[in-house]
Amino acid sequence: MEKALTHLRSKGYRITPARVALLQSLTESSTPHTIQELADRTDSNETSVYRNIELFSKEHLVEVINLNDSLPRYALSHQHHHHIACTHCDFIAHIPCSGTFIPKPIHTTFDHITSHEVTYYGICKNCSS
Amino acid sequence: MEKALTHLRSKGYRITPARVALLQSLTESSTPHTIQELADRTDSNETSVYRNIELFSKEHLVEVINLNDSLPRYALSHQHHHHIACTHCDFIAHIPCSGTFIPKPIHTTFDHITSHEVTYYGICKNCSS
DNA sequence: TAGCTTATTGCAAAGAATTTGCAATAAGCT
DNA sequence: AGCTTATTGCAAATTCTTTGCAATAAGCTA
Repeated sequence: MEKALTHLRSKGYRITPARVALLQSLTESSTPHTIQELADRTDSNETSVYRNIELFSKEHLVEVINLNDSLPRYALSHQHHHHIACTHCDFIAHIPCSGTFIPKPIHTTFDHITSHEVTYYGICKNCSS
Repeated sequence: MEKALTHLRSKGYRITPARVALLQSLTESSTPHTIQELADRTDSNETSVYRNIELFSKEHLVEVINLNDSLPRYALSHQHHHHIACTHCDFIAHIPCSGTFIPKPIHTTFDHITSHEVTYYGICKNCSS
């Protein structure tokens, strides 16, 4: 949080209540949220959330999570990881990336591979009980 | 293609020119397409494409490919596989899933894992030259 | 601290993608 | 050939996101 603010400041962006609230909300919640949810939680304008999330994203402060059949959700950027998402509720958990288990595929049509994403879908214990 | 038609017929869905054209278009193209592209290629109503893609998807005849910063794209369902997508152009290739390399993560909050997706991003040889 | 500059906000409106309603059409029966 | 009802095409509604612009306020400087 402080680190993020410092980063923003150092880049010349202003520290506004809306931005602080958004970072706070992202920090506090264990699950990624949609734009609407973030606007509700921070009690601020939806447009503003769009703009600040875009900024944070550009600055690599948040990651965008695009799952099937759902709006984009946003979470604070942490170290690279994968996701496991429940198909019954909104629960999304992080999974460490065991780099060695996922070989970079050698495909004749690609030179460089710059990133990868892995997502598992399943039923969380909460929903299956 | 014939198999898909038979499947649809067996489920009581009607075989219309729009559906045949859509399946044909999906069969012929090497790269997944957006709704708009499919509507153009099949010279049919966009709404109709939405509806038929939804149907095909429900019937597991097509897969939906959701990449970052792009509209959903659709392709015929094949055997389970992963994707590698070029971040400079629309090129998307298939990668076989080497099941053994991707261990089902044991996460305390999930009982069942029903599916997974892996996407690599990179620059295709075409774009890097 | 007061004043200045300019990034940021909030609102309204525009735009893009998708969904819905409904009358006209045409598949696939008999 | 005729009937039933799924499917189509069009227009309109909805949903999500972006843009324009005037009002506000963050962070300088004196």
